[in-house]
Amino acid sequence: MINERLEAIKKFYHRHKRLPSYSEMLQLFTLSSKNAVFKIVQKCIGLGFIKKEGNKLAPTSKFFALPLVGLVKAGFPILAEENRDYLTLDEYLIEDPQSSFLLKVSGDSLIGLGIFDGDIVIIHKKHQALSGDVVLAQIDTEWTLKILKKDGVKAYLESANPKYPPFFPKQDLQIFGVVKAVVRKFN
Amino acid sequence: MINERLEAIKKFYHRHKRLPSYSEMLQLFTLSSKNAVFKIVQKCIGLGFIKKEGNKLAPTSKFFALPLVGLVKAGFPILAEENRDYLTLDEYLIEDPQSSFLLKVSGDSLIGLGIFDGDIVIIHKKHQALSGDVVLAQIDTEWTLKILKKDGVKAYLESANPKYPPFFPKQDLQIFGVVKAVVRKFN
DNA sequence: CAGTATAGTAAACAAATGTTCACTCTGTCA
DNA sequence: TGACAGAGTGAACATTTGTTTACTATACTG
Repeated sequence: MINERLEAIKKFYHRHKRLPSYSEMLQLFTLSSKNAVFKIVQKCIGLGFIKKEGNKLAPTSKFFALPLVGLVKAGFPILAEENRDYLTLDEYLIEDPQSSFLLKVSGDSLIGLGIFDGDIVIIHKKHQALSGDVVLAQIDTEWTLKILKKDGVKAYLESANPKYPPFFPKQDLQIFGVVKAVVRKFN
Repeated sequence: MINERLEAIKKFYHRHKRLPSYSEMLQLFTLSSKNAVFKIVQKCIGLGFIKKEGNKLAPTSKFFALPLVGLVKAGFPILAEENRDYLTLDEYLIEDPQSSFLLKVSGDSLIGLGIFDGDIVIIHKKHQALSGDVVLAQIDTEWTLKILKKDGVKAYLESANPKYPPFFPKQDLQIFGVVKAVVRKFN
């Protein structure tokens, strides 16, 4: 009962990007008393899907998040419902939304890292990086996505594909960002 | 000017999971007239970051989304600001949130597909799948994540790693979901 | 220099918000 | 049979919402 109501609220949220007001919930649930809605909301708060600041409603992260389960070791039983973790991909993958952007990968130079042609990588804008980081860089005016290597003072770029040799900058190697995550959709 | 205000609203949103009300924006911007806020909101609507239904505010997808850029072909110039696309990872990756969950991968049996140990896959709950789909299945009571193959009527599971042989079910092969996407965080 | 946007203040407004109280109608369980 | 909790109605409430109007100060522009 309460679950169907929650589903309805979630659907509303995904359509409107905001929680419904009490009077909108009246219609959602086809009820006719705001007090009924009030009690339902209290229940959702009790379940941890919604929170209240003053008297403004907001979803919690449990509200959007998907359950995260796991297979134990060699891989048999599924984790119990109890120890479930919840995860929002945006929050999980993008730590600093203000200075991040997405980049569609082309080419097979990073297949060794499991970054394929067509994948999307999340790039954090910054001009420094560590040896071993996957970076978006400009090497002698060419933009590329490669592994940064620092050999003492000299820095160069390496692929994760034996097909390609390392790239040593003739003049300039400028770093624009570091790859924080990859994402790939199937089909 | 307006951009700083937008950033402030975004920060508020990420903290509270909702847009601030006009009086909250008064404090956010340290203004003292609601009309000033009103005009700022109108501007944000004009820019396409916020929308209004009746007189309730809601963010648009442009509001959360990160810019998606791309490297052309062999990989030199970055796409111009103009033809920017915006993407929310949750929306992009999870088509049916109601019947999806996340699974943490263990093992190296799918490295050929770029799915590594520790990656997170998005699984869509369903009991049918096509040959070639990566599925979460129960084969003779063992849970596993493999590639489904259909050889005429017979179905079996295959790895994406030459180390492992195909698995033919002795009795039972039951499908619980299909992998729709993979996600990997670096570091 | 005059003219005109732009950014802000201040006050007043109807409409909508979430909350509360008292009450009814089930169905369940002892 | 009676008690009781759960789910809903209906009305009243103070607050807060977003909007509007009129007016001021600043800064840019031709």
